[in-house]
This record gives sequence, structure tokens and C-alpha cells, in this order.
Amino acid sequence: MKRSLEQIKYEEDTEILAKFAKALGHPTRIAILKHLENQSCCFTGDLVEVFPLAQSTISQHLKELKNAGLIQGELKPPKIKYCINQENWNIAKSLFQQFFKTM
Amino acid sequence: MKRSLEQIKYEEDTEILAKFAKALGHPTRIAILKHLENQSCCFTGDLVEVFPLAQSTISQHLKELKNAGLIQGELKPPKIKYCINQENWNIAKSLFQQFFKTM
DNA sequence: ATCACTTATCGTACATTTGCGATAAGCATT
DNA sequence: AATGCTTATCGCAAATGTACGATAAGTGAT
Repeated sequence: MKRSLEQIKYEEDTEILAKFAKALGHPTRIAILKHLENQSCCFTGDLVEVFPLAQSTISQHLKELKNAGLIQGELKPPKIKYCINQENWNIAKSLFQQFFKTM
Repeated sequence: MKRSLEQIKYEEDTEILAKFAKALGHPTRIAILKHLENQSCCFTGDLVEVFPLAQSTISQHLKELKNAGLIQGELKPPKIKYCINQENWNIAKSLFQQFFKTM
């Protein structure tokens, strides 16, 4: 990609909100989060059975959600239990609220 | 991209929410929307002066926001006035609210 | 140390996104 | 119909995203 030499620097909140939105920008990831909300937590394997996607694909989506901070994994050998990251979830929630309430 | 033969079909709300989120998934587009919120409306040219991006790039971001339904353009020759699409904005707002409130 | 189970990562292929400059398109006025 | 202004679209290049199968990595039990 041809880019401007200097990287655009937006306000902190703008960057963070965009990061969260980007993570939510795929239906599979929305569905995973909805599933996590219902079950409160679940294992990777559970998701692989719910969605018609390869295990590696699910794992990749989980990784992106984790990178965005929306979920977190807890070791429950031999499995990994994924849950919503409540702290960041609340941050995202309030950022979106703030963003939408102005209109 | 190697894809499953059959396209995954998610719930309507999931697809729509992901579409909105995807449109919001870039800091420039968040910034554009925030700007529109403040000014209530503005022209493409205004944005080109605000952001250090080429006119074609701005136009492309506006196109995506328009495709997602978040904004709409009104002809004010020789300019085009862009505003938030209030109807869809409210839909997006309630979808995000609904999505986040469950936790 | 090996095995069994689960999940992450690697390598690949193709699609999409992001950005630019250049050019086309749309509209009002002359 | 020609001009001037504004915005959209095209064509290109590079980066990123999405999906898969194959393989590695991690952990507890044998």
C-alpha cells in the first residue's frame, strides 16, 4: 500500500473504538461473542462443533478477539476456556455508547 | 481464498451488526463520522482539508460509509453534502446497545 | 519418556482493503 | 457546447484478512 510518509495520528478514543469495531467486523466473530455471552464461557472445541469452519480458522478468529482484548483464555487442561474480558468489554461498551449517543 | 462450499448463514442481526462494525473498523471513518456529528453535515472537500489524505481516498471511505448505510449524500451543486443517515444510525445504535447490554 | 488430547501456529492461496495519482463524470453557468 | 468546480471512479501497488490442511506446541496421565 502506498501510504503517506507520516502516519495519521487520531485521538486515542478514535483509534481504540476503530480497533474494537474492526474486531467485531466479521459475522463469525460476532457469533462467537454471542455464543460466549450465552454460555458465559466455552472451549475452542465447542465452537469448532458449532460453526462449519476448520479448527485453525476458529482459532484465528479467537486470536483476533483476544488481540482486541474482547476475550481472554484460561487454561483448563487439556482445554482452554475462553470468556469475555469484562474490563475491556465495558470499555468497548461505553465507547460505542458515547459514539452513538451524540446523535 | 479457499472457502467452504456452502456459505455460512448467520442470523440476520449478526450479519447486519458485523456490516456496521466493519464500516466502523477504520479510524479515518470513525473520525469522519465524528466530524459529521459535530458539523451535522459537511462536504467532501471539507474532509479533504481536515485529513491528510488524498481526495480519492476520502471519497472511497465515504463510499463505504454510504454502502453501510451510515451516511447519505445530498446534491448541493456543485458540491455534495454528506449527513448521518439517521434511520440506519438508530438501527446501528440499537444493535450495538443490544449486543453489549447482555453482559 | 511417551501418549493422548486440545489448541496454536505455519505455509499457502485467494479476496479484500487501503492508498495514491490520473481521469471521468455530474452539474450550473457562461 | 464549452468552462469551471466538485466528486466519483479507474488502475495500480502493497498490505491485510480469511480460509484451509498440516504440523507444532502445550499439558496431564500412563
